[in-house]
Amino acid sequence: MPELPEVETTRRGILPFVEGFVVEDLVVRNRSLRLPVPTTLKRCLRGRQVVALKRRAKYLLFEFEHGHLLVHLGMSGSLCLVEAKQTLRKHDHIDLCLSSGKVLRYHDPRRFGLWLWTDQPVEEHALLRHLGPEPLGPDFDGELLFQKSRKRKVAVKSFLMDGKIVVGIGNIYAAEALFAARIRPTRAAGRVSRLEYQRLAEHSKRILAESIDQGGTTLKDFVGGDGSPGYFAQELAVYGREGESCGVCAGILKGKVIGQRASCFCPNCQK
DNA sequence: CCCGATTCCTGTAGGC
DNA sequence: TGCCTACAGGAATCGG
Repeated sequence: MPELPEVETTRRGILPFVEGFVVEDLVVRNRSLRLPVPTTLKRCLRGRQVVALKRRAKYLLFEFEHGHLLVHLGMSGSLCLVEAKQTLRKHDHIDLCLSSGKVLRYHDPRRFGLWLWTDQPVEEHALLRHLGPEPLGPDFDGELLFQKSRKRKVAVKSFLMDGKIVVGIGNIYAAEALFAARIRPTRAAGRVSRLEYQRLAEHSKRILAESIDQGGTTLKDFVGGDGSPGYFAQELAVYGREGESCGVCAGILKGKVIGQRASCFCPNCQK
């Protein structure tokens, strides 16, 4: 389940074989992603140089002279650099063939991902324009969370996962950040104090940065650009640990559905 | 505007 | 062994 650290891990992994190289071909075996892969995409990309590979939220942005390729991994997508002769697996939907000699292969069993082209300035694209700040950037802090949350009744966990507030924090990292900040995820966002939001923002930044250092979280099948898994899963304190004992107080971690998402917290440590 | 529910999809796990 | 069901989740969309 790629959240920000997994997308950033992917970006860093594939960067050396993507940036500065020319797209020699695009092979789409299955256009049926969350939105259809445009039939015009090959024409947009072939013969063009990837000027830069950036990230915004959970989107990978392949920058070209006259537009951008937007790639979103959805919840089961991954990108891997492979040799051209590498045999295809089930759900290998797209190949981006590059002048580096490598093929960037897109694998996505659940097909919630996106591959789209835009000629607009990329920040103005409909999918990006209403997004909140990057959690690792200077615009994200406790004061922003505090100000945006006043009078809001939604659970603080759902609030933290809302891309209009701050991007890149999904179910795993929201659970972890709330545990580290000792805030119960069920509380109304508008009733969390300024001080608590300062803790939440700081721990969010720390946890995301540490996960990137570890190559992201591999729960089942996430792999970085070189095909290797991430090692942050062993650092997870609460995610997926319902019924186990808390590493801080040894109490039993409680599971609860919040905003249609499985959640887990420590009733003793998180107030 | 705010919020909860629904939707897309497939692999996996658990019950029987 | 196999069939069936529930569940996992990012984010857009819809209805109240």
